[in-house]
Amino acid sequence: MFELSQVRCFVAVAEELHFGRAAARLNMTQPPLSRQIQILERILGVKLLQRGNRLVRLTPAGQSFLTEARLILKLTESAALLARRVAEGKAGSVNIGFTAASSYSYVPELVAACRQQLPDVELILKEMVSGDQLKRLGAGEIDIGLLRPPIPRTGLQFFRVKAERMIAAVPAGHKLAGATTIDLSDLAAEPFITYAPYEARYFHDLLVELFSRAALAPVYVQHLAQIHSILAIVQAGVGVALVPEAAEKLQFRGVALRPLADDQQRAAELYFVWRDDNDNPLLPVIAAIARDLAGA
Amino acid sequence: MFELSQVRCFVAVAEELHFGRAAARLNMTQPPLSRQIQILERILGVKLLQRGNRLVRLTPAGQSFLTEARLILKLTESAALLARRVAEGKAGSVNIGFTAASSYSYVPELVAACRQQLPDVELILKEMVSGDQLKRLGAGEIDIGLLRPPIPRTGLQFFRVKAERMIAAVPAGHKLAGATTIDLSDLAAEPFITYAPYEARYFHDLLVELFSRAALAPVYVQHLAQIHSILAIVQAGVGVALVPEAAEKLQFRGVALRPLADDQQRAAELYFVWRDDNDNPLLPVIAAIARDLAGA
DNA sequence: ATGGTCCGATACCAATTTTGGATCAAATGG
DNA sequence: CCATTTGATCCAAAATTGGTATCGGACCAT
Repeated sequence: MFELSQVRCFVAVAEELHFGRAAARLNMTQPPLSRQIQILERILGVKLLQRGNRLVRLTPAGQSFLTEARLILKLTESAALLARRVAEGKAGSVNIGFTAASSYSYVPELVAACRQQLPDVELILKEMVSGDQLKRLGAGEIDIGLLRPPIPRTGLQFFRVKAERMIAAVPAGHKLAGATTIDLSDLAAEPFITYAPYEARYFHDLLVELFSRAALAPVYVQHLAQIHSILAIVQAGVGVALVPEAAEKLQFRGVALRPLADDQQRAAELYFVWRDDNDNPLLPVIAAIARDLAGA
Repeated sequence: MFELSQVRCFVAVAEELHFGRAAARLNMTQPPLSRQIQILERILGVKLLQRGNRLVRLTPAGQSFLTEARLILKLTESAALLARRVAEGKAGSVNIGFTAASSYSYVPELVAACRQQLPDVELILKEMVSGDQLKRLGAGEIDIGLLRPPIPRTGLQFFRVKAERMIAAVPAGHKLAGATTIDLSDLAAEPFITYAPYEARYFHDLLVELFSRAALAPVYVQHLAQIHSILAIVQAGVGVALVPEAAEKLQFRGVALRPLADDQQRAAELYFVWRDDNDNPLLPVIAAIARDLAGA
């Protein structure tokens, strides 16, 4: 097969229509240029140039090949450029896992910031629960996880990007909706909707801890995994619930969200996690963006 | 800049993820392969492969470059293939000039035959009068002319593809429309529509010769260049005319076309013309098709 | 632990290819 | 008809490429 140097030679000759000038442009002398063209023609099995004694013309095959040759050269350059940009972390793609809850409050800001600062970067977002994210991180199927504790120490790096309180969600017409804050004990007296112990283990455990510390034992009427499902059930008047602050972003009609009165609770945390041996050059760049966002 | 051989090396290694196997696939040994990859990486200024001691992985830049590399290789192959096809006269493009009249009868068949036998060939058709075609042939702006005599001998090759009689065109209701054939003298007695002496010089001269040989002198009521204009005027009842047989293809309503009774006329000829130094490989191929068509 | 094995990198050598100066051959133009 | 232009050819020198032998690190089985 032919080589790119031969393609460059051919393009130069085809553009100059003169071996001498083309050779000068290529910083070489005329004889090797002639030979390279001959070799190219032999490889292709096609005459590309019609050498008249006073003029060089392109044959139709040469004309056709010239078009393709220019394309090939352009493509090689852009391939090299792209590879460099990817290596610098200015282009490429990252797979990001995120929990459903983070899609309300943190993910949109992160995506917006990346879009702005890294316009050529493709973010591939995959919603999944924290446990799956850890598994996929280990398998290298996602580069970044946005997930809830606990995080095993095995080869993972992470930092916290969000810590939010849980706030009470009660039906709009409910008697507790009148106050600006709600006592945890009042809430625990109502029929309580909470998180599924497996799919939403983190929130489930968080609430269990919260109530047991306050020596309360609410009546659980429903287990659900998704915040919007919980809010929908609250809206329907089935009971009350505790949801992360991020739920305010949802603007759920018919549901009043009120902070808790005596707020000693441990915050619900969201972490930015990656494998420390992940060599995606975008990782440090996006981590920096994520950190900035978390600090603000 | 890098070379295609290096790209091929890289693709092989990226696909095998193993230098030894890749080298075998490339019919070479492992050390030079390693070196080529290193050179490629140095040229790009980017690490493409992560060499672990037991496994080779692609870096993100390598992943990106692999995609582009495959594209480049595919493009080079198709470029070579296309050049060969063009040289063989199986692909490419030809500029063809044709007269308005030939577009009724000969051009459609020629185009259809080319489409069928040379599906990848682009025919660029340009309607122009014979004189312009000769000029453009000289300038190399068209490869083929389909035109009327006279043809100068200067560096042109040609053969006849069509010789058609002139037939009478009379309004459908006209008294002459009743007969199956029409005498030239009867026609000459009617108001006569004929060809513009410049734009349609060939037909003009042909008719002048025809009438003068028959010692007739019709009354010309209108000069027109285009056959369909002439037929429209005939249809409107302005007069009668003589048009080439090809006019039958037009299926002009309200116009009766009748052959002449004593048909000693010189036929209207159409020629396939090209510059003998035109090196478009499609030329002999299309000329052969055109000749076949003319013979049939 | 430890020797064996796998795998890519390195060193060095031989063969091929490429390069560029000199020269040639053909054709144009004064 | 000769000077000039232009691509092709020849040849010696230089560079590149590919191969063999070997190294060094990591994993594995014993």
